[in-house]
Amino acid sequence: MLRFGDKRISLKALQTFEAAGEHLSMSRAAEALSVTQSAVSHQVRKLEEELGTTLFTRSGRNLRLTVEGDRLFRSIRRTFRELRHDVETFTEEFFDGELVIAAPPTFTTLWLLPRLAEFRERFPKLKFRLRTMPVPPPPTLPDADVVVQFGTHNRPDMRVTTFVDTNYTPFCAPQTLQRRSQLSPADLAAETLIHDDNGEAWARWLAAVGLDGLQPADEIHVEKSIDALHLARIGAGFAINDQIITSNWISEGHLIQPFGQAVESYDKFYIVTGHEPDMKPAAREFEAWLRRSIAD
Amino acid sequence: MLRFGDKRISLKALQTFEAAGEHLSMSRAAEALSVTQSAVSHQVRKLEEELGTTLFTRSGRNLRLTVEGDRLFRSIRRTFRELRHDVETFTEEFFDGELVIAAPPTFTTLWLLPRLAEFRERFPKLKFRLRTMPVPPPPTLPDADVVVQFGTHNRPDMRVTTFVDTNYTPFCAPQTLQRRSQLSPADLAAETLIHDDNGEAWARWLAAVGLDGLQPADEIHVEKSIDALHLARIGAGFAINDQIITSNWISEGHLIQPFGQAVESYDKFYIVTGHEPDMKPAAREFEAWLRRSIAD
DNA sequence: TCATTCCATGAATATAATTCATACTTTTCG
DNA sequence: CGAAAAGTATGAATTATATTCATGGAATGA
Repeated sequence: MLRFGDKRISLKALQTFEAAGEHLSMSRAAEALSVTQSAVSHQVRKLEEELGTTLFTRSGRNLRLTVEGDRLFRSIRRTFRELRHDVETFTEEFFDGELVIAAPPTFTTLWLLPRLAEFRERFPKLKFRLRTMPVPPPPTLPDADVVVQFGTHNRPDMRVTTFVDTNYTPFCAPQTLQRRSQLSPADLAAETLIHDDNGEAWARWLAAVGLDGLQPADEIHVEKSIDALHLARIGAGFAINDQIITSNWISEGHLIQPFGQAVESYDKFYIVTGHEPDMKPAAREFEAWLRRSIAD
Repeated sequence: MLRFGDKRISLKALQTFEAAGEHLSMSRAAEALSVTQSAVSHQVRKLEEELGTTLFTRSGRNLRLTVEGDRLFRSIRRTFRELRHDVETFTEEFFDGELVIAAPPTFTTLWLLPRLAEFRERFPKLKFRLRTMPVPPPPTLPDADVVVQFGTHNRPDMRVTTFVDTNYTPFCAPQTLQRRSQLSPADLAAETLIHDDNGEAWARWLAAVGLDGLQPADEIHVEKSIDALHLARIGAGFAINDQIITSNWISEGHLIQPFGQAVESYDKFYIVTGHEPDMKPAAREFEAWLRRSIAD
C-alpha cells in the first residue's frame, strides 16, 4: 500500500487500473493480466473507493475514462513504465561482463562444469573464463574474480574464506569391484593404489581404518588427482579423493565407493576473492551460488 | 506483480525493499511501514529470490546494500516518489475549484444542507456556491454545474436525468396532532390546509384517500413549499410535501406524518448538468453522491 | 426482440502477507 | 571475557487480500 496521510492506496489496484485504462476494457485488461474480468472490476472499484473518485464512466458495455481517470492513467502509466524499465535493465546492467574463475582441475571437471549451466541460465549475458588452480596453490594468486583452492596462504589483501571440508575415501571403477567379492579395506594389500600426492592421503585413510603401513601389491603415482580418478575409472586401481567432489561420477556410475569409511583430509577448499566492497556483483552471486550448491 | 518475460516481481516486495534501503535497517523499515521486522525480512528475501541477486550484505546486525542493491534502490526510490506524487496531487488537482449548485429551497434547506458536510469532507479544497432554483423551474437555466429542479423542460443541450420520484403526504407539528385523538383523513375538514401551489397537491391526495372535494375549515396559501412546512412546523395547520425531502425534520421531531397514505406527485425531481464529457469532475462526484445519498 | 457482450456483485475460495516464536550472529558494555 | 543487547533469519500459524465462481443486469446489434 502507498500511504499519504490518511489515504491508503493499493499498488495492485493501481496496476490493475493501468491495464484497464490501457485497454479501455475490463475484460481485455483481465486477459492481459491473466485474471478474470471480475478480479479487474473488483480492483478498479477498490481504487475508486480508495481515491474517493470515479475513474471510469460505465454505461452498459461501454467503458470510458473520466477526466480524472485519464489524468491518473497517464501519470501512472508513465511511472509504471519506468518501474518496469528499472527492474528490467537492472539484471543486465550488472551481469553482462566477464567472470574469471580459477579452480583446481578435479573440482572443475567433476563438480563445477556439470553444474555451471544452471548458474549461467540465471545470467545469460555473463561470459565465463576458467583458469586452472594447481594443488597445492602457488604463492602467486591468478588474476581471477573468484579463486577456489585446496589449502590456503594468509592473504590479508584478499578475502579468504572456508569453502568446504573434504572427506577422503577410496574410489574404483565398478568393474574393479565386480571381480572381487566382499572387499574389505585389508584386501587393498592385493590391489593397486593410485597416489596423487606424497602418499599422505592414503596413509591417513589406512591409519583411520587400522591398517597403518599396509603395503599394496602395486602403486601408481600421478601429479594430479584428476588423473588418479581417470585411472581408477578405467579400472587401473584405487584412487582416493573427496566424497563431494566425486559425486557426479558416482551418480553417473563411472566410479564407486567401495568402503563406507571416510577420513577428514589434511586440508580443505577455500574461496579467495577481493574484499567484499570491491567484488563484482557477478562474483558475489557466483560465490553465493557455489556455497548453496555445495550445501545440497 | 510486474511481469517481464519469465520474471515476476512483486510490487509489495519492491516497496518493502525501498523502505529497507532507505533506513538500511529491516527493523526501522518495519517501524516505518507499521509491520514487523519479520515481514520486512520475508519480503526482501522474496525480492532477492525473484531477481536472483543479493541486494543486501548481512553480517550479523549490520546491513549494507550491495552495488546492485544500491543501484536498484536509487532507481525505484525515484520512481516510487513519482508514483506517490502522482496520486497525492491527483485529488487536489481536480477538486480545488468552485462547484455551483442550484436547487429548490425546500430541498436545499431540509435535505441538502444537513448532508452537505459529509460531501465536503471528501473534498476539503472545493468551494461551494448554492443558488435557489424556483419551483416550477424558469425557462432560463441558472449558471450552475449541477441543477436540481422539480419538473423539467426538454433541453437537448443539457443532460437531464431523473433524480427522484416524489410521494406526497400531509405533515403537521407534533402539538397539532396531540390536541386530537385518532385523527383520520376525513377529520381534515375541521383543520387548516396549507397550500404552496394552485391546490393540486392537496386535491390529488384527498382524491387518493377518497375525499374528493373535501372543504377544510380554513386554508392558507403561500408561494413556497418551504414556507408551508415552516407554518406546519409552528402548528398553523397541515402542509403537504414529499416524504424523503422532509425526512430530516421528521427525525428531528419538528414535523410528524399523521397519515400513512402517500400519493405520487404530478412531477418529480430532475438533475440537469452539462453533457458528460464537459462535466467538471467535482460535478460528477457531486451528482453521484446525491444519488447515493438519496437512495439510503 | 433476442442473442451477445460487457460490467457489477456477493459469497466462496485461493493466494499472499504478516505475525509469532525462536534461533543465531555480531556488537557493546560491565 | 562473558553476558546482555540489538540486529536479522526462518518455519509454522494466522490473517488479510485477491481471485474466482456464479449470477444479474444493461446496452448493442443482428
